[in-house]
Amino acid sequence: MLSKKTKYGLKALTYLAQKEDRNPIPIGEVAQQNNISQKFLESILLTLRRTGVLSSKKGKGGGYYLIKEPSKILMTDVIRALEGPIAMVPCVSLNFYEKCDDCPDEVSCSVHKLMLKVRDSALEIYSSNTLADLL
Amino acid sequence: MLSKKTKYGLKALTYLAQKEDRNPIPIGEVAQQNNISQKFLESILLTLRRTGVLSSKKGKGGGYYLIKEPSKILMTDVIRALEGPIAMVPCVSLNFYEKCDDCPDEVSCSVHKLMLKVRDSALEIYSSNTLADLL
DNA sequence: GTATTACCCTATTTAATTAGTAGGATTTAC
DNA sequence: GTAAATCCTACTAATTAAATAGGGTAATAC
Repeated sequence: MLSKKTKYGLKALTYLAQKEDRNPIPIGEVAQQNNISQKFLESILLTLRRTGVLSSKKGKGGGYYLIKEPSKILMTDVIRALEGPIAMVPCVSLNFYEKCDDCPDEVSCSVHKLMLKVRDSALEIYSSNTLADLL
Repeated sequence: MLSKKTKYGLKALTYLAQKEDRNPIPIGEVAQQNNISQKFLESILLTLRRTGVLSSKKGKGGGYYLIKEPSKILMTDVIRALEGPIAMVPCVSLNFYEKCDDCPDEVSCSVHKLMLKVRDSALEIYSSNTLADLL
């Protein structure tokens, strides 16, 4: 299940991308227009800023704005930053790999085998879609 | 993230499928051989029985056994029974559809649009893989 | 320079879900 | 009858997600 964090993050990014200009948009506006708790959204946008997807301007007239073209913002990056691993089990994760403690042999593990295919298909979608594709 | 329930269920099914014959195998054996809590596995196998994937025999010499050829057991059915919806958001789920309460218009929703693609790719994998493919 | 705006950050609380446990009832083989 | 096994309900513990609280800090308009 997709977390609200990711869902809200995607909606916020979409909202910013839809604006013609790239002027800073205050969090409050984004939150209100998308039915998101403002405080919750704050932390989400902060994460996205650290990821390098958007930047912010403080003070009056400040807010958040994209620093890349929507067509350059890959879903892989957004999902990994907000949701975490794309893989459904750590033992098939590229960026968050971890060994299962209950599984003696990864190679012969049926779950591993299946989830590898699922990961690849998800990765195929996320890496071939950008923010521009969601508009 | 894949739940342990699903993970254990898949491992148990694999274990049963690997046996040459289709004699009942007691839960205890399946649990032990796969490092699964026996009590937890009980409820998982019960679910799979209700789904029609396997059957059980009570009493001494009893246990669980497959009632279909592994090549006839689709991953879509197993995943839906144990994990629930394949879709990552209810608004793109085929079998567990639900409207988002925060989203005014599904058609124009960017999250909806992306998750539709993700669902389709996952469905493609799950519906083209059977238990036999995991062995 | 000052007031205002809005980002920045940490900690806490609440709610929901998942994972696992407990205990007993029922069925069957021998 | 007894032992071995499934079946079933309810409860508890642990983890994670979601949201809230509250203040701190920086930048900007005027």
